[in-house]
Amino acid sequence: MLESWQRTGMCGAISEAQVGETVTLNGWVQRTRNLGGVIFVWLRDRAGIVQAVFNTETCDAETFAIGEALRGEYVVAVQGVVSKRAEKDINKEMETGRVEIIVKAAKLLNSAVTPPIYIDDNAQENETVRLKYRYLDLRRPSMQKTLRLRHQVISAIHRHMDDTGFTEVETPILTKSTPEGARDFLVPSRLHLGTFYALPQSPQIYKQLLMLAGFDRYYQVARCFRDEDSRADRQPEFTQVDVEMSFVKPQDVQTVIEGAFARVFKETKGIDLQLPLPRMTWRQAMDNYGSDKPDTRFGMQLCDVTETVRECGFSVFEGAPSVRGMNAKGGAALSRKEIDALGELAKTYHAKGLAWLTIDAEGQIKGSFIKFLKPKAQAALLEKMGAEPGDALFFVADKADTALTALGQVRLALGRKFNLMNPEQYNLFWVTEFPLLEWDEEGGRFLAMHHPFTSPMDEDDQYMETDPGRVRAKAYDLVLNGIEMGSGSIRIHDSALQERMFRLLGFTKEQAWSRFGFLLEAFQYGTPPHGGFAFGVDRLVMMLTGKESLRDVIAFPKVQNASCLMMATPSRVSEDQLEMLKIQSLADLAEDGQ
RNA sequence: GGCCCGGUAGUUCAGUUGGUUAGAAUGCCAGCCUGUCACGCUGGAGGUCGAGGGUUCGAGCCCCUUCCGGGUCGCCA
Repeated sequence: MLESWQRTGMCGAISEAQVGETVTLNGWVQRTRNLGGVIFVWLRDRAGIVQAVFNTETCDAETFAIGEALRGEYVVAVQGVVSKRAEKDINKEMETGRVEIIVKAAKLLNSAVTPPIYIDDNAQENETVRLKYRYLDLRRPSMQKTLRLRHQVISAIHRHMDDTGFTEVETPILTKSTPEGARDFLVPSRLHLGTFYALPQSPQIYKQLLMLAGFDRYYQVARCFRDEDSRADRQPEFTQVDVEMSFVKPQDVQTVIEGAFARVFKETKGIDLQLPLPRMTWRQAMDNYGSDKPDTRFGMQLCDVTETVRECGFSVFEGAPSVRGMNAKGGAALSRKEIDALGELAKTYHAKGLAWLTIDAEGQIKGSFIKFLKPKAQAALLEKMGAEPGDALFFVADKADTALTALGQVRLALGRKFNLMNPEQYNLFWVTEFPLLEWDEEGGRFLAMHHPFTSPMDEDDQYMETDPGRVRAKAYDLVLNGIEMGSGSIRIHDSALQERMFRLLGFTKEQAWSRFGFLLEAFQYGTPPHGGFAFGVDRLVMMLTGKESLRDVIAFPKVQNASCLMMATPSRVSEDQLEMLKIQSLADLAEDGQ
């Protein structure tokens, strides 16, 4: 069909150097301006936009008629001469604005119905409409650019892993349901009625088996699935770079991952990351920032004032297990309404309240609990927190973790309010020495913070039985500007240690074998010490492009309730399909009165 | 599952205390126009006010239910 209309170059790449050349271009009509005897047509392809001119004086009537009939998003081929625009006609906003194509001939390759959205980065369509017509939305230059960048990120990772001796191995999508963790997506088996495959939440088990199998250095750009509620930064299916290595300590894994990130940042942003990346222990992160994934682009660190307020006169503080404070520099400018809103925010993170003090420019102090506070305690508090006129001090009294988390969220809210996060700055660093276990109030037992195969730190082995909550793990997260990019750990390869771990988690040997038997059996056959890491590609691209939602960096994303607006998935299937799988249809269930 | 915000023309939105025929911009269609670049001018078409129920003489507006989209807590080893 194209024949002689095959393009000779890209619309967006036409340059002044080509003036005088005859070119053929293929593309979509971005916009037309018909002035009567002359028609300006913006022609768009993935490289950009160039102006084509249909003029009764420079083309025949038949060609001009084609120009007259063009509408938005029509697909067209034009043949013409690249021509320099007159000085007064130059469009400085346009990459190709110094030239235009004087059309000699044109061919309509396809027409289009009026699109529901205008293909332009400045268009402000509702995301629902954009997602329903995603194939049109993807024509927008910013989407093209984002998916191109995504490709470059993955390409850089592949090359880094290849250069450092890793082998990519594909693992099954149809796999086994895991007893712990997020909800699985299930796939019914036709050949084994009543049984189900599960889509992988991660290739965790497989990659450990690959270490057992002697691959030594494995990685995979793996699709993962979790049947949980979505968020701006959480999709039910996502892509992660999954890595596992044998005979390594945490630093060895971190070095490989850092190298991949450095390559990505260099190639996509021209940024040189300083390696090795900084490290911060989990305890430091929690105590100073109230988060295990702190945004360190601004200060306002938290401090422990539990002892300072021990006998301060304010009974809420005196009776609390822990009191944490934060000095919001310049926060005295906050209105009472804004302070109350911060209090509400703190409450959503289970703080009972947010106590505050402000010090105005004259040094006068106001606050929610000032009337209870003994003068001596007030002075001690101000000194401890380095308070100066113009500052606001915030406090949460509660269990340490609750107080820290709530205050950490208040810190982030203030950081946003005062524009303290520089979007051009990338603070990438490791958070290390995570606790091995976390106490589950509801279940009244310890749960593995990472997963049950995570190795404790050697120096904490002694507390495994006596003080399990104190045991730190060889687990590490990579954090970028307050977002968790990924996490990893050194795994347990010693069966005696693994049994102690299961005991801590409250599993009998029988329970452990019934849940993880497959892996435990395999581990008997000479398991090398091993560890690994996994990080989210979607989140990384989101950070690199400054987008606020994963939906903006995934070609065909799902919305909050895990449906796809474009394909209208999930969807009903035919009764025949259900019958084949012996799955009762909803209609049958209704008949049965359920 | 809880809480918060939203849903009016193809699109982005306005719509007063509940009051006659629901508006604007843009897009779309037609006509005019030879240097536009958000072209301009003239005219036109375009609405299940998300859906259902209720209150009322009267509902886009008030009440109830429900659906859809977003944010968030829970959840996400």
